[in-house]
Amino acid sequence: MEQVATTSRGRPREFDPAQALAAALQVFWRRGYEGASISELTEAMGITRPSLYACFGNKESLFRQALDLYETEKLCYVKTALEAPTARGVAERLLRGSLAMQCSDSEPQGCLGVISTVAGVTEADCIRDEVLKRRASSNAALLARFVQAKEEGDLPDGIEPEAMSCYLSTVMQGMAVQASGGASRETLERLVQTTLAMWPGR
Amino acid sequence: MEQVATTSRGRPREFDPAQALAAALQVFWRRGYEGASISELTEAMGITRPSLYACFGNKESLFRQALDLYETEKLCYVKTALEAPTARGVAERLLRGSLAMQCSDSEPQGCLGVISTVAGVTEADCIRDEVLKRRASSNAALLARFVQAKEEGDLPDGIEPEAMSCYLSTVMQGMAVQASGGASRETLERLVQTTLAMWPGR
DNA sequence: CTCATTATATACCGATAAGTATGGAATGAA
DNA sequence: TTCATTCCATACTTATCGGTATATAATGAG
Repeated sequence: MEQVATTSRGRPREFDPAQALAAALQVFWRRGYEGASISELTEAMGITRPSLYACFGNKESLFRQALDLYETEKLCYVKTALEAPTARGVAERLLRGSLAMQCSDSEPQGCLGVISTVAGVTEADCIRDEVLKRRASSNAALLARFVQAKEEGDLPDGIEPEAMSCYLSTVMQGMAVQASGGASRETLERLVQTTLAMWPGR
Repeated sequence: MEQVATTSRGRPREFDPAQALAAALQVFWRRGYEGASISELTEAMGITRPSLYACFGNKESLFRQALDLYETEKLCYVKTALEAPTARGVAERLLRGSLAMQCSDSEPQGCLGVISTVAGVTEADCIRDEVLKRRASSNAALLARFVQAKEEGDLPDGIEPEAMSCYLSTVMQGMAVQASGGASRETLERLVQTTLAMWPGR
């Protein structure tokens, strides 16, 4: 059993799933989960409706796969940011990373995660929960890094790692709101500078 | 001409428009503009569909009226915040005001404005533009206040009023994202404290 | 009373949503 | 070649969307 797709029988598919998924991500990124209709998705992906369902399951499954792609391709800067030598360095890399991503000319503005959790929740509670779960895991990683930073003396007395990780997440989420509202790159760059100028410790 | 509703002819309406509008606001606040369906609105408002259209025009017009109510009832703390004697005082009142509003047990979490602009934009571009316009006007007022604060020496050298007003708006929008994601009151209170602890100048 | 006026109640409209049934086309296996 | 298998194309389903037509009920004016 469990033939691992070594040989492909039957008619071969005429599109590249990875490419189609990338196109779907763009649509979800611009419209959010509920705002993206199957028709808009299939058009952007260049495939027909039954092909989408055959290859990706359903809309929710497609969204989760797009979310995976988003994390691995667009949020990869988070991982390297956590490797910075100091808390300030982590903050700087995170802020500049999200700035670069959200201001790309070739891609939608704003953050897919923010869009997906803030937007109206009708039948898509599970989508929201999924995104919140991933966000929590990311926050946990940031917190762990700041706990270490505290031990290493990066954060001054009276400044707790929990507070700083939550604060930094909040600023980045606010940046995403600004970006999806059409804020210019210059505005967001100044915002990053302002945040870093007030950052306590090293 | 222009009979100012002194005498009401015809069958009197059986509901209170102000009360119905307040109920509609709650729905928009929870669901966003597109997420709120007419059926959900009418049910919450306790009126029928034709009554809604007769009294409030259409969905978009109803939303604008809900937005007016939101600004006058829920965002009134902004006006008094700008009257604080120092820039720090303004920031503190704004942060504590939005904290109080977004953590009310009896009302939805998050900010209606943030929800309405971030959420997927399909046919509702004009709604988004409307909210962005109001936000811009609010930002302009905050900027003007910080320009004055700069002249009065509240902001240290190298810290510009444009940067601080944009920064503060961003933190508050991030707070709204946190709140709509289910952050606890304690979390947001700590966030306010952290922000104020790092605030430059007086 | 009669009648114009305004509100409510029910049922409906066309459009669009997500998802699927069905038939034909293209492949590998036999 | 024959056939099971897989994919694509068209058309369809049911449900819901925002908005409305129509009939009836309740008021003030005369």
